[in-house]
Amino acid sequence: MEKVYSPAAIEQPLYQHWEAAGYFAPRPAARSYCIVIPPPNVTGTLHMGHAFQDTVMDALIRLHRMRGEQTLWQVGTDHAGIATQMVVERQLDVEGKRRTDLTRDAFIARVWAWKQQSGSTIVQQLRRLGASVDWTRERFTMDPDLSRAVTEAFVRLHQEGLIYRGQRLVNWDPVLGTALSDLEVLSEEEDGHLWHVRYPLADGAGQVVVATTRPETMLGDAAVAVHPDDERYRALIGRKVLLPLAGREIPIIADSYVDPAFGTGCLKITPAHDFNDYAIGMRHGLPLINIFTPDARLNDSAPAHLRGLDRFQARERIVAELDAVGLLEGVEPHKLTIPRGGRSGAVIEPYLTDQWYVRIAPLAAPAIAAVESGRVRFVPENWDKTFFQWMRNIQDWCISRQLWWGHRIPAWYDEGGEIYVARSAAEAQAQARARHGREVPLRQDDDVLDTWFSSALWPFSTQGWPERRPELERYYPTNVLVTGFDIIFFWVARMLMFGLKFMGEVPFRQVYVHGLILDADGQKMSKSKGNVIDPLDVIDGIDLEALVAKRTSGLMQPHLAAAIERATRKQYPDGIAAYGTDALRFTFASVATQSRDLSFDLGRVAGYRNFCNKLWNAARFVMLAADESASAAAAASSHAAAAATGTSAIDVANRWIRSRLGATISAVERAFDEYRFDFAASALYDFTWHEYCDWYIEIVKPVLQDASDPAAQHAARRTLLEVLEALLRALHPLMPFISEDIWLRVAPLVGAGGPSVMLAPWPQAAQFVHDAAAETELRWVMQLVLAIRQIRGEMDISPARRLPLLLQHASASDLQLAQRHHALLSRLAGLDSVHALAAGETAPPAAAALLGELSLLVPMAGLIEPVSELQRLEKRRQKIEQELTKSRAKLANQSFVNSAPADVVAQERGRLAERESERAALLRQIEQVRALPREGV
RNA sequence: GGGUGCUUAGCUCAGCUGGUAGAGCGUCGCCUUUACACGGCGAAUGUCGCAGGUUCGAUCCCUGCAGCACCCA
Repeated sequence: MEKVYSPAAIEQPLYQHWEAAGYFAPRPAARSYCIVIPPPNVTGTLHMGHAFQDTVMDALIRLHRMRGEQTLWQVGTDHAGIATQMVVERQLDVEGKRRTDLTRDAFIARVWAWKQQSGSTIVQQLRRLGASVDWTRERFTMDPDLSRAVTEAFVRLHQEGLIYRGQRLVNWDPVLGTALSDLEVLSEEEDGHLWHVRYPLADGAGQVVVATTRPETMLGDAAVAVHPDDERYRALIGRKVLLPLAGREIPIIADSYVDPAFGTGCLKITPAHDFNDYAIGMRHGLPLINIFTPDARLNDSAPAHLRGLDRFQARERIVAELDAVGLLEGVEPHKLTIPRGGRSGAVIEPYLTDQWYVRIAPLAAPAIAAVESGRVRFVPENWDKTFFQWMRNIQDWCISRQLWWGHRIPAWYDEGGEIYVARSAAEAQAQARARHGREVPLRQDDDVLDTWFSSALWPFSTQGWPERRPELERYYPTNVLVTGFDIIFFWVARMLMFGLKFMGEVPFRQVYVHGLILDADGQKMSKSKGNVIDPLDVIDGIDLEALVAKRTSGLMQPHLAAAIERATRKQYPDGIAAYGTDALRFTFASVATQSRDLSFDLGRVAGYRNFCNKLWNAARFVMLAADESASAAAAASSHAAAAATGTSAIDVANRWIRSRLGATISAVERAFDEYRFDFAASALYDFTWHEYCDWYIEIVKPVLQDASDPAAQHAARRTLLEVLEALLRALHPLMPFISEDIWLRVAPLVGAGGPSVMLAPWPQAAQFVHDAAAETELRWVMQLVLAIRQIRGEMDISPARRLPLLLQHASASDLQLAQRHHALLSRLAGLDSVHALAAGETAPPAAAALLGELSLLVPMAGLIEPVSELQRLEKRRQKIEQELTKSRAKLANQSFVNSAPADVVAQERGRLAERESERAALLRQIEQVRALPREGV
């Protein structure tokens, strides 16, 4: 083994081997375990959120695979309608072409060509993370069989009246020329204005003043509304105003939606261009006056001289014209919420169009019931509140998109506009023939479906639905869905609804909802903030110049580049080091708390890279030790079991480390079951570093060097190997690469070989039994060693200096343990002798530490300054006095003694007694040191 | 406006059903001890956001307040 752990050298070759050997495919077993990957967008690249989520899924999958279950991690990508179409349109733009210069078929052919060529970026990146997905089953939402599932779902829902076509206001993206669902619209507060406009009464007897943030829409006004109880306007209700510029008369109506306190209390009503106004318009039977073209220019409903103006130009012109005729009363700055398209960033226009909708209420009810009844459980469970709140106020889902790339809506129209929804053109034709009694020309709907419509079918469309294949029966419902809370509505809710509808069963039993990965300062990572970290750069490293270039290129707001560059140079003067996948994955696990904000700190990655190195070197040590008698070890494999009951020093240590490993395995299992990956990581880290490396390996060293006891040596080697081998298996789900690399070397030495640790069984806690006696005994040893080290550290005694130790007030058990572990204590605490003082024997001047009743004395004999020892003892005494005061006060409190549980009171009494004897010992010690003659000045 | 979270050591965060607070990183000493300086040994550091309440006892439960974040309208 190399001296330093080098992830770059081991990771990719191992992955390639695993994949080629087919280890990721499910292996037949009684129980199955399945996770479907949230299909990443084909246009996408791997970001921190993916990397985190994929790590979590891979850890679960690897754990269950090792548990011998038939494990499938279903992988694939989604076609990302808008995003993908935009990518290809940008390419065309470079060639000076537009989408509409091509035929639809030609355009779609280009999209496929692009997908073929660069659509696999993210799946390649997934491999770098060690994702053990079954690549042979990779799916794409536009694959023929998944497309068939989409058509089938559409047709069935339509047959049941759950899909309908209707003219409604939709969120219209005038730049992309398509409708969007509510969820694709992002609303943010922006600076705007509030214009006050006079609308003269039609009979010339006065005016009303309306306040509006969108004066251009006045051309589509159908009424002016006031609150019915508003005294100012009561007399005007039912009269008419003359709409300026348009020259139409519109009524003044009363509606309690109007907030009398906002603006002037008079609201212009534009039913065709505002969602609230639409609702008011419906209530009052107002006409819908559409004034915009699909690209948001004024249409023929506008006065001739304004037609063709873009909506923002129109605003300026209309305000100017109103001003010119004295109808503009004033303007004030005003903050308002502006809706923008998630993809284009364009201001969304509420727009009247024909769209397809899913009638959602009948689908939502069973989904809500499934969560209420616990058939689906959120982890952490609080997320059900968010889910319920959305589901109980859910609106019909607009599923048509005016795009070319996607699943074309399986609806055909005849010349009379009659609709035929069918699985194929031929089937539609048959329906038309049946209706008309003859062949009629049909035209398929131009629109495609929302990408999420196909994603909602993912848990079963990937397994061949609507066919009932064996894999569908086996893997549906899946066990757990791992996802961020940001797509509970987009995806989780919709999968649940469609799963229940089409499969009659929930698509997953549990939903593990994880937080969002933020940067080390708790900021959301974003291109415009320039704080994005690419997971692959953490794995492979990146130099400063490349990092700066990456962060400052392709910015939406190029003026931010300078600041981003400055911040990046300051924060990463040396770029980012190569930490490797295992360190990255372990970091993800360790930050996977239940918090919704997960801060990602490179310092922690570095810490876990060091952890890998620690593990690597511990393994090197074990391999070196094993080498000396590898053959002997392999021959006598029964010895370790015998050691598990022995009482020699090394036997007790062996029993202890095995007991600790068993506890660790149990803790890790518990943590995984509760999706507390942070607990799993810390249990493994603590055992590996602070028990196996810090103590066990150190304990074993003198044994290995002592050739006089071959049985002890053998037992130690055997335990070193067995514990390491099982530990590697326990580490494997979180750190697949380093665990595999080492395991392949170590496992044969304990007769536990196999082609890969990923196919080895998960370690059984039962094979590493809890051993209370060994743990108690080792605790005594460790406390003694720590106490001596503390004296040494605080007294600045060189580690090279061997110390004599005197034991005072030693019990029979203390004496026995001191004798049994004499060699160990000498080595770990750096002692050259250990003597017990007889009862009544006077102790020489010494530095002291307490271990219960037992006093540990290190004679000063020139190497310890009485003054500093005195300070040290005083500090301890003060601390104990404080604790004593508290303890006494507590026990003096009658109500505490009466009301607190007996064991708590007893514990407190015990604590008090312990502190008191400690204090007495300290005081004796202080007296003694004080009595010493001062050295020096 | 409605909802959901968060506020614990310099930083990033844990803290199970209430019983005198923990980790990693960082800081400060000492150490080329033959697995590891990506290391070893030792040390320091917290009015657990603020104010009330419940309780023998509150970081933990309840109420209010402040600040921050996210979601929905």
